[in-house]
Amino acid sequence: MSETTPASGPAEDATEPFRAESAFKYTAALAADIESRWQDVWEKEGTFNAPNPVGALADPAAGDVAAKPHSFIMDMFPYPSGSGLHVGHPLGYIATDVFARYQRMTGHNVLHTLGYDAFGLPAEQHAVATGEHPRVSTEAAMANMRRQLRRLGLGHDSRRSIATIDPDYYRWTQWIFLQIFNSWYDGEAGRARPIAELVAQFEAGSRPAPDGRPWAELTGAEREDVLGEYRLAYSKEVPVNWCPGLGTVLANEEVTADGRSERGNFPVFKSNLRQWMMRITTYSDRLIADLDLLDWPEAIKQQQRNWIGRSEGARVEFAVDGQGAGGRAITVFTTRPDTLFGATYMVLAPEHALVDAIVPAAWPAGTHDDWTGGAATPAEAVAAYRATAAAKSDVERQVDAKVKTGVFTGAYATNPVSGEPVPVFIADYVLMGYGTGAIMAVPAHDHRDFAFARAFDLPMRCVVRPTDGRDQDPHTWDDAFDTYDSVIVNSAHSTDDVATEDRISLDGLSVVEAKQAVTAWLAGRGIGEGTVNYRLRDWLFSRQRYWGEPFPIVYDEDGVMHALPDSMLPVEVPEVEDYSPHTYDPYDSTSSPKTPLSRNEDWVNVELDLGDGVKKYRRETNTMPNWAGSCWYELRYIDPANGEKVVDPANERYWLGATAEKPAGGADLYVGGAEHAVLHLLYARFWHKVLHDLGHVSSVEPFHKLFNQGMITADVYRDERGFPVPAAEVEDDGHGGYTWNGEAVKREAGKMGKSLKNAVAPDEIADQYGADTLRLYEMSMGPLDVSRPWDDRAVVGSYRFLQRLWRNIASESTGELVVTDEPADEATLRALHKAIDGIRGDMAGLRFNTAVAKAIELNNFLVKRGSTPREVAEQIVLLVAPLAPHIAEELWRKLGHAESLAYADYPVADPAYVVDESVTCVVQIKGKVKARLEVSPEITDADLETLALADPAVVAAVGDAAVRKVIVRAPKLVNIVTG
RNA sequence: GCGGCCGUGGCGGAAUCGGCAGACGCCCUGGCUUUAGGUGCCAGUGGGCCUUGUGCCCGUGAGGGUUCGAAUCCCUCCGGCCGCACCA
Repeated sequence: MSETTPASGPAEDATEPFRAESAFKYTAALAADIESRWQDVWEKEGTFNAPNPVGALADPAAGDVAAKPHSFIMDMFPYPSGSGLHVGHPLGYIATDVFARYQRMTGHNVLHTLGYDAFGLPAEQHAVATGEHPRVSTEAAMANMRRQLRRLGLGHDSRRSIATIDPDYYRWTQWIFLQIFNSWYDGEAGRARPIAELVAQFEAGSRPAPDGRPWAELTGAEREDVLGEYRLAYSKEVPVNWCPGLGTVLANEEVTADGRSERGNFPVFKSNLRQWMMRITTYSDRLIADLDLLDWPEAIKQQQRNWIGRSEGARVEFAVDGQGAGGRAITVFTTRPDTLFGATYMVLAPEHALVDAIVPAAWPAGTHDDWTGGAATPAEAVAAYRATAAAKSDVERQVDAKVKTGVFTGAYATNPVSGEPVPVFIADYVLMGYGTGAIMAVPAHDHRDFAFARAFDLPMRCVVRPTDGRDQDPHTWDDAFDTYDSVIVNSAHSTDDVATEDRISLDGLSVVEAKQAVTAWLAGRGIGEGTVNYRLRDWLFSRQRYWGEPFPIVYDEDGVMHALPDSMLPVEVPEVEDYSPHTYDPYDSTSSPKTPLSRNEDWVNVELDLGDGVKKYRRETNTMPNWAGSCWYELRYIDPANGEKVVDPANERYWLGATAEKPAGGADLYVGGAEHAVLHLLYARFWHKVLHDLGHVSSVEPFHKLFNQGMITADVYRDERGFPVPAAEVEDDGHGGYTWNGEAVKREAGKMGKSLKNAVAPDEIADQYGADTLRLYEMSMGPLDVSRPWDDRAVVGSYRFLQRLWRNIASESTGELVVTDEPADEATLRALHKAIDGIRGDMAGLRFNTAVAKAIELNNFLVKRGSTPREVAEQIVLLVAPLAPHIAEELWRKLGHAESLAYADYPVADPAYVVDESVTCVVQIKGKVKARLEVSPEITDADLETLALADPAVVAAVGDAAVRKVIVRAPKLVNIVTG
C-alpha cells in the first residue's frame, strides 16, 4: 500500500462505521488470525510428535507405544524448489495431512513428516551461475518451503524432518552404500550376503577362484578384481550414457526414448567409461514377484514389470566357420526356440565383441552385391557400417527404424538343428544391450527379421503353420506370421543326413511343446539351455557432479580400491573453488567427463590408516546420483536422531514391520505423482531388499500402499506468436473469447508453472480466504487421483461453506456461541449420523471430495433448520477437523474444550439413525419410474409388491396390460413388467 | 506399433454392489436485504414439448448386445490421456 492513498478512502470508512466488517465474522483476516494462533499452539505443544517404541523419540508418558496401532503416512520426498510453491504442489501434502489427522482421531499413532531431497542439479546450476554455495541456496529454498507449508497447517512431526544434504543424514547414505558394496548376491540362497562370507569360501577353497589358483596366491588387486564381479556395488568400464551438455553420465532411466537427457534435453551418447554400478539385476525376479504383495495402482505395477522386462526363452549356440573364428560359437537369446529350423541368417549388434574375430580377409565366393555395402573386403564393410551406425543419433535410428540396414560380415555360422550354413550380418536393429547382442533371424515369423530379409534378399522358411489362410511360401507374404497359437511344420531332420540318435522332429507340436522339446534337445548336446532374460540393466550409480554424496571409497598407490570404515563417515562434501561440471558442446561425443571434486587436490589426496599403518590414498571423486538419498529416507523418518544405527530394529518393526494387512511390511500410505513409477520406486525397493537380506530391516518392501495423486492443471493463454501471457491478467471478452491488454489471446489447458505464466501461489489464496479454505477447495475439486483444472473463481464456494459453518455455531456480531441446548430432533440426528457414516467411509477411502460434499449437506441442513443443537455442533466440528483444522480447533475451543481436538475421537455413527425412518421406493414399469412410495426400510418384498400394485398411479399406468412379472428389491425398488 | 486408463449439464465433478442420472460446488437467472456496489439470504438452473404438473418425451462419446432394469457388464468404432517402443 502506498502512502498517497486518496483522502476519500479513510474518510469514507470513518464516517460509515456500519460498513466495517464485524470482527467476529469469518473473514480472511479472522481466518489468518485463527490459523497463525493454532499453528503456534501445535508447534509449541508438539501436537504432532509421534512417539517411538524406543530411543530418543520414545515418550515415557505415551505408555506402551509398541502395542498401539500405527499409521505411517508419507509424501514423496520433495526437492526444495527455489522459486516457491504453486497451488498444485501441496495437493498431496494436504491429502496426507487430512488422512493423518483422521487416523489420529481414530486412535492411531501417526507418523507423518516431510523432509527434503536436497541434493540436486538446480542448486548446482545456480551455484555455477552466481557463485553462491549450493548449500546456501538450498537451505534458503527449504526455509521458504517450510514457511509456505506451515501456513497450510500441515500436522508434521518436525523432529523427523530430515534433509539429504545434512552430513548426519548422508553419513547413513554412505553407510548403506558400503553395506551394498560389501555384499554379493548368493543366487542359490536367493539373497544378498556379506562379501566376507564369499571371501571365506574362496579362502577355504570351497569356491574356486576363476583362474583356479589358490586364493592366497592372488595379489590384492587380483582379489579385488574377482570380488568386483560379485559385489552388489561395483566399479567397471561399461558402455554408458554420456551427456556432454550436462557434463555427466546418466542412468538408462534418465534418458528419454529419443536419446536425450530427461533433465535439460541434451543429446546423449554411448561411451565406454569406468563407472559405479549397482547390481539391481540380481533382484529382478524378486522385484517382480513381490509386487503381488503390494497395494499399488495396477498401472504402476505393470510399468515396473515392463521395465524389468522378464522374458523366458533359450540361449542357443551357433558354431561359426571360416578363418579366424577358431571354433568359436555365437550365442543368441531367443524367446522362440521352437522356430529354430526357420533361422536362415544371424545378426550381431555392430559393437559385438565377436565381430572382429569372425570377419574373414575376403568376401566368400558368390557373395551377393547388396550384402557388401560396396566395400572391397568384409573388414572395410564392417568398419564403414560401424562408423555410420555410431554417427547416427538415437533420433535418427528411431526415424530409420522401418528401413533395415546392415552389412554381411563375410562369415557363415551353422544352424544347429538343420545343419545349414547361415550368413552372419551386423545390423543396428540388434542392440548390444539386450540379450547377448546377437540373434538368430527367423524372417518368416518375426516382423523385423522379415523386413531385413526382404531388404537383403535372404531366404525364408515357414516353420509355423499359418492360421490366417495364407500359404506356406513366405515369398508370397506381406509380413511375418508371428502367432503362438499354431503348430510347427517343416522342422524335422531328413532321415538321410543325421544319425538316428541326433534326429529331432518338431512337426505337429504346438509352439509351447516345441519350445520344450527343442530346448531339451539343445541342452542334451551342450549347445543351448532354457534361460530367462531381462530388459533391466544394472543401475549406473555415479555422476560427475559437485552437489551430491561423495563415495566412501579411496584408492591406494597401487590403484587398489578400499572401502572406508564406518568410523570415517561421513565423507563430507568438500569446498571447491568452482562448482561447475566440465560441460562440453552438447554434440561433442568424443569428450569425456571430469569430476568437479577432482579439482580439490587437498581433499583428494589423503593420508589414512586403514589398518596397516598410515598410507597415502586418493579419494573417489565421483558423486552419487540424486536417487541415493531418496532410496531409504523412510527408514530415517522413523529414527532420525539415531547415531548408532541406521534405524533401531524395534522402531523399524513397529512402523514398517509386516502385518496381516501388509505381508511385506512398508509404510501404510505413500502419496505422490505417477512420474516416479519406475525410477525412485524401483531403486528404493532394491535398497530396502538388500538391507532386509543383510538383517538391518525386518520389512521386505518400503511402501505398502501407493497412491498417485493427480496434477492440478491451469488454463494457459497464448498471444498471436504463441507465447504465454500472464493468466492472471487475462480478461473474458464476453463472447467466449479472451483478451490480454486488449489483444486477443487463445486459451488452452496446461500444467501449472512459472514458464506458462499461470502459477497461482498458495500464499495468494491463503491471503484472500485463509488456509482452511484452500485446503477444503483442493480436497473438493475432484478425486485425488485425477488431474483437474484450477479455477480461481470456484474457491469462494469453500469459503462460503466455512462462513456458514461458523455462523451456525458462533454469532457474527458478538462472537458468542449461538448453539442451543435443546436435544437434537430425530430428523437432525438422522442427517447427522448419515453424514458421519458417509464421511467416515470417504475419509478411510481417501475420497475427500465426497466427504466435503457430505459435510456441506449437513451444514446446509443446519442452516435451513435455523439453529444448531450443541451436540450436533460438536460432532460437525469434529467431522470437518481433518479438512479444516484451524477453524475446527477454534470452534472446539469456543464450545468449551480446553484440549486440542487433534486426538479427540472421530464421530461414530449410530446405526439406528443411519437408516431413514422411511425410504422412497421407486416403482418402475418396464424400467421407467412411474410412482414413488414412502415405505419403512424394513418392509418385506411381499408387502411392498402389494403396496406398489395398489398405488393409483401404478394402476393407471399399467392400464389393462397384463402384468407378466414383478421384480421387488425391498425397500428401494419395484419393477413391473407388463405384457 | 504394443500395453494401460478414461469419455456424464455451460464448468469441476457425484452416483461405493447392475436399481430414482446429474449429489456438492462454480457459473448463470430472478427475488429479498442494502442509498449503491459487494457480502448474505431465498428460489430456479441437463435438453425438448405442452395441457404448467403428482405431466410427457429425450438424455451419461457413437453404434450394437446381455438384462425386468445399463453411466455401470460384453462387442465394434470414434476421441482423449499415460507408459513402452527394432527388447529378439
